[in-house]
Amino acid sequence: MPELPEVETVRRGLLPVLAGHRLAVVEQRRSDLRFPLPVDFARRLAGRRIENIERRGKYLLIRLDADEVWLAHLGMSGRFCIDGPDTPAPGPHDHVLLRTDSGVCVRFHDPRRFGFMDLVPAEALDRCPHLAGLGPDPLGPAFDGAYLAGSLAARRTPLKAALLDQRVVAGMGNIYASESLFRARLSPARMAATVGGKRVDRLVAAIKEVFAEAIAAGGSSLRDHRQPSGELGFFQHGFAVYGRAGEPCPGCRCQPARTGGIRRIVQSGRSTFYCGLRQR
DNA sequence: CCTTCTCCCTGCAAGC
DNA sequence: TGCTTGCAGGGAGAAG
Repeated sequence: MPELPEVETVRRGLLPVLAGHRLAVVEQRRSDLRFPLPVDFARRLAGRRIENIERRGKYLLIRLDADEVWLAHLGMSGRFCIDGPDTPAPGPHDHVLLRTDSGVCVRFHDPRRFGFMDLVPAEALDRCPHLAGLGPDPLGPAFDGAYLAGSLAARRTPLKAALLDQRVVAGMGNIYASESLFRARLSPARMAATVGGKRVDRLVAAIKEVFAEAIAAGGSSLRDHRQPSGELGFFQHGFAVYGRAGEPCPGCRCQPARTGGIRRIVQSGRSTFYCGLRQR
């Protein structure tokens, strides 16, 4: 399930095979993913040169010649696969097939089709609906304690729900929200507006650390995520709390027999994992 | 405006 | 074995 670290891993994997190359062949195998693809999508991509690939939050920004941007969101099960010179016969979930001018085949595969793509003029990027409301990238300098405290101050929601709002932190998702809150020793149920001062500084540091470590590990491969090369990410082995309900907390000596260990609760319809002793 | 809920889609795993 | 059920999750839009 692609959150920021998984999307960044995909970006880094695609960059060497796509940047600087032209798309010699583009095949679009259905007219819609989550939303309809742009009219003439494959035809508009064919022959184009890819200048660079950037990321904003969970969005890939594939910069094309003629100042146009191919926007791609992986949804929950979207995957770009680098197949090399020979692509296997496309399966039912292979929706977009590419071949570059150097003969490398790349496939967009998305069983659940929650992913989507768009083509946007570069000058319109900042006001396009997908990106316009996004908050700062958590790894950048604009994401600091003062910003986050201000962003949380007016929110009357549990802290974890606020973190999942892409206007607050672009790229946060369900797994890394639990992991970041554990590292910051903050309860996911605490009201967002009560997080300031040292608490918010701990949270900013925790988010930056967790994301940096997850990117270094190639993301987390639970079900869907793979690096474009096909390699697995391995940050899932570093989860402190996610998916570990009932296990002892790795940060304190609490005994699961007495405390229940790591708890799973549901907030806004999503699972949250935390230690009720360590996180306040 | 703000927050919460529901739905989209499929594969997988657990339970009967 | 085979069926049903529930869960996973990002984001849009509806509902409150």
